[in-house]
Amino acid sequence: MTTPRRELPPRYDAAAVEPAIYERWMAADAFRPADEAPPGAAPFVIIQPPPNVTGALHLGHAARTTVEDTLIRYHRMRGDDTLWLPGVDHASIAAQFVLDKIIAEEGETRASLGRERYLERMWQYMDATRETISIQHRRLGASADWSRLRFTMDEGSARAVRTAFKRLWDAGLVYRGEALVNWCPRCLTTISDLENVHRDEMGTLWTIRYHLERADGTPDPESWISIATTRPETLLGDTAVAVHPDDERYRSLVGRHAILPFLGRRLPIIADEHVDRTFGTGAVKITPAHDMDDYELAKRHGLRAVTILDEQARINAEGGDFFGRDRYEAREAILDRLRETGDLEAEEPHPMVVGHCDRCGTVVEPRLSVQWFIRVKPLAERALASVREGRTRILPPHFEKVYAHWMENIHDWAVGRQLWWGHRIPAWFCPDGHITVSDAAEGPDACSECGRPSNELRQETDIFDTWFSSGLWPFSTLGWPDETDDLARFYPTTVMETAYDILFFWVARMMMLGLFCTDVEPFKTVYLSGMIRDPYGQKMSKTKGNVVDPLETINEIGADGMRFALVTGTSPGNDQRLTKAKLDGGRNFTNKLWNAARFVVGVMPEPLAQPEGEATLAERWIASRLADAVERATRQLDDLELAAYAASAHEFAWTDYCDWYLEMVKVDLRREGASDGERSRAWHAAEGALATVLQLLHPIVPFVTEEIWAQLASDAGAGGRSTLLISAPWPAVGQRDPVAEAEMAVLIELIRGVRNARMEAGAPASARLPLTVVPANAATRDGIERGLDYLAALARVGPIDLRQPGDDRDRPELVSSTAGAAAWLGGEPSAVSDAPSRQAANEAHLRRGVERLRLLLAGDFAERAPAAVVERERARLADLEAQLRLLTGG
RNA sequence: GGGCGAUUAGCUCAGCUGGUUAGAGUGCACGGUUCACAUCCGUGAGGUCACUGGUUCGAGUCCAGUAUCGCCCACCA
Repeated sequence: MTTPRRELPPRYDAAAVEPAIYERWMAADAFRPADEAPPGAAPFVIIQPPPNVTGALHLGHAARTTVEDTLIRYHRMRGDDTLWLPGVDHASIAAQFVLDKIIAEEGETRASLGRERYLERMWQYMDATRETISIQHRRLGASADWSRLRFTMDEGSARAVRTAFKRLWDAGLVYRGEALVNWCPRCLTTISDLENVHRDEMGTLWTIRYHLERADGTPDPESWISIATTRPETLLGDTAVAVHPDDERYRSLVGRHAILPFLGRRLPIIADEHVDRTFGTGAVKITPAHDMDDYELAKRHGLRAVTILDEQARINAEGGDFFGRDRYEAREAILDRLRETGDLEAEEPHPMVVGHCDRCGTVVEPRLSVQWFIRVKPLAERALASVREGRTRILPPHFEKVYAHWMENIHDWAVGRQLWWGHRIPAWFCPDGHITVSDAAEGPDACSECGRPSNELRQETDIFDTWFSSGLWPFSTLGWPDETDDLARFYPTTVMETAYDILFFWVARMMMLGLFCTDVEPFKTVYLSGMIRDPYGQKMSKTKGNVVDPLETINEIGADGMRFALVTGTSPGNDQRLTKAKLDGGRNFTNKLWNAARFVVGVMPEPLAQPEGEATLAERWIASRLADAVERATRQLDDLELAAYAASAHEFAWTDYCDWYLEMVKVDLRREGASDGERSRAWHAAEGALATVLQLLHPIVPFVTEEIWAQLASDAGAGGRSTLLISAPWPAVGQRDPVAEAEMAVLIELIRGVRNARMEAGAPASARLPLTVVPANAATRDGIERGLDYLAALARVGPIDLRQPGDDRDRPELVSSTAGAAAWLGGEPSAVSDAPSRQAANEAHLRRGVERLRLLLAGDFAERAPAAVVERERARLADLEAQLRLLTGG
């Protein structure tokens, strides 16, 4: 039987090949779990953190997808019952922000369209972006089960949202009440504390005189109390002035009244411990409706709250002359007027912290309104206990402390949003003010308290914070609240991989809601990825123009190369700087694999015969190294040490397999007088080892390994491996061969030593130099003898005079010494100069080592350290001593 | 004002429960047209593991403190 010699294309064109491979996987339905769980298989489930529908794929998604895909591919190969469920988040506030901008270009606004048409427009937009996001993930190689693609606005999610909210309501964990909440005057909605991001800014502290009230109720031009404020425009809403009760300066004023400028409102001067005497003038204006502190204080003192800003932060009708002005215009106008009246006493720069809307950057305005809240304390306690007691662990572990701190100091969650795009809160008001919460899709039949029919009820117009539906994600995607087969089979999930910046937003909410709804932790491990930064450590952002587009990168270097770059050199919870050099490194690796395969396929012997003969040293060695590599990779992937896995698998493939083994295979394949059977055996070994390397690397570089696998499978040599690599089993850990490894270690050291010596001597690279080798002992000699051809080829030496141990007569000049053997390199005097210094340097180095170890072993170390450690040092000493004897002929 | 993290080769980063001579990639220097790969091969130089103390036979690793950078949380106008 003859097999025609085959050849792989000289260049691997990732951009062209990868999509075709993905099609192959899709066609084979390779991403879907089996219809039923294989008996005895452990579930391994990742519910994908849903990217926002608004965003194109960025490097953060790419990095996370790579981690998830690597894990899922590994577990799929392991034969686990794997499910990777992908999804998309509707991101209500972010989506509206984006859509508002789009319709603005069309000359429309939210108001001009109206709720219904606006939402229609949103769905159109969503349908397009959802598709884009899926396509982009596929280009990355994401082996998610696309047949289960979910969306947080689909009916499954909607039902979960209604059910969860109803249960929270029934459990008394929901309330509706007036509160001062964060309001974005641009997005026109409440936002949560988390979405209110604080930034340090330089503001101004103004000192303003409030004149005291005279007996006749008019302001006294001669007496006043000076207050300090950073927000003079809010004085229109002042209802008091507060001082510290122990402040001597103001004691006599407490109980009197000041008159508010412009509006003439009477402001009681009150005492409260909360006032900081050392700040400003020690007297503070109280604006309950526009300041969180003042609101609390006002509640204690029963003060009135006057709202003076409308929803767009313009002065409302309460503001007298300033009506209709923007808050900052009003500020200037008020300051001007105070200057005119001489009541602006001072102004000085003042560093302060200002809250901004996470989405649009607008300065957030505290706003008094009626809101829905979830009482999260009881939920947080359970979520905290789960992590404390180890039922869910967070990687890296120090984030458990961050998580705990947040859970311990959690505030009630203002869960309503005055937006349109999202799940409407399933609460209905009746004319008598009763509230009915219903989990039915069509709403309640009647008021739950007075029985008024549904046509008299009015549904709440607020929608839920996006994160409420996201918080139900791990189980709403599996059919909850129904007790579906999927839920039983795949819940709780295994790994929740996401970026640390949404630990509170999302992970915390999933923990709380998951425990509340399902009584079990929604995942076993939280794997927190870091952020991708530019080469200078800056966050990537469109405005900075330093964004690397993953799709462009994929088109340039292939998804595999990018995946590899995104995983190596990272650790959970730590940001990484991504450089061109790193991406190129990933690309080079796929190139290396391709070329190794090209070589293996290209050197298939003709004819390919029945293998015969004993395994060579190289074959035994690579089998043993492979066993080690598989064992390591398995452990690292089990431990979620992805970077370590990628690095060690890379090193094995490049160094052990390509640099050493393939070079030796060349010797075996081209050995004079070898039979067809022997050559075929050597080739099968190389091809088989390559196949294992592909299995080992498939999780991280799936495309190139799949493509090579296909090429191998179409060879006669690879019978029985015709299935797709994605569905192939994870390699079993093979047998180690300590003898082969030891012998090869000596040989490798010898080859390195000789190469080094040649370089130092300046011998021409092409020159074949005679070599004299004196092994340390008979066993070592056997090993070297077995590898004599490798030594000759890889060190470019010959003839080789392999002597008996101890025989160092008439040796040449240039020396290399290793643990197993000393070698003397001969040749033309011009080719090998500088020999004596090399001999001396080697000797000196060995003597230093011997001395150091003798000293160590003479001290306390020998008595106090564990026996195994001491033994290891003793062995090292013996080794060095033997080398020294070998070198000096002593 | 609290809390967390980082500080290891020129650069980007690994280094698990303390145990050989601290590693990788990249960059650098030198040498390579040997039939897989120059996106490559070979050889080499480069580190007081931020600093100061402590625990230990032994510390990059554990403890305390200091410095610099970064992040998170926080209702001082």
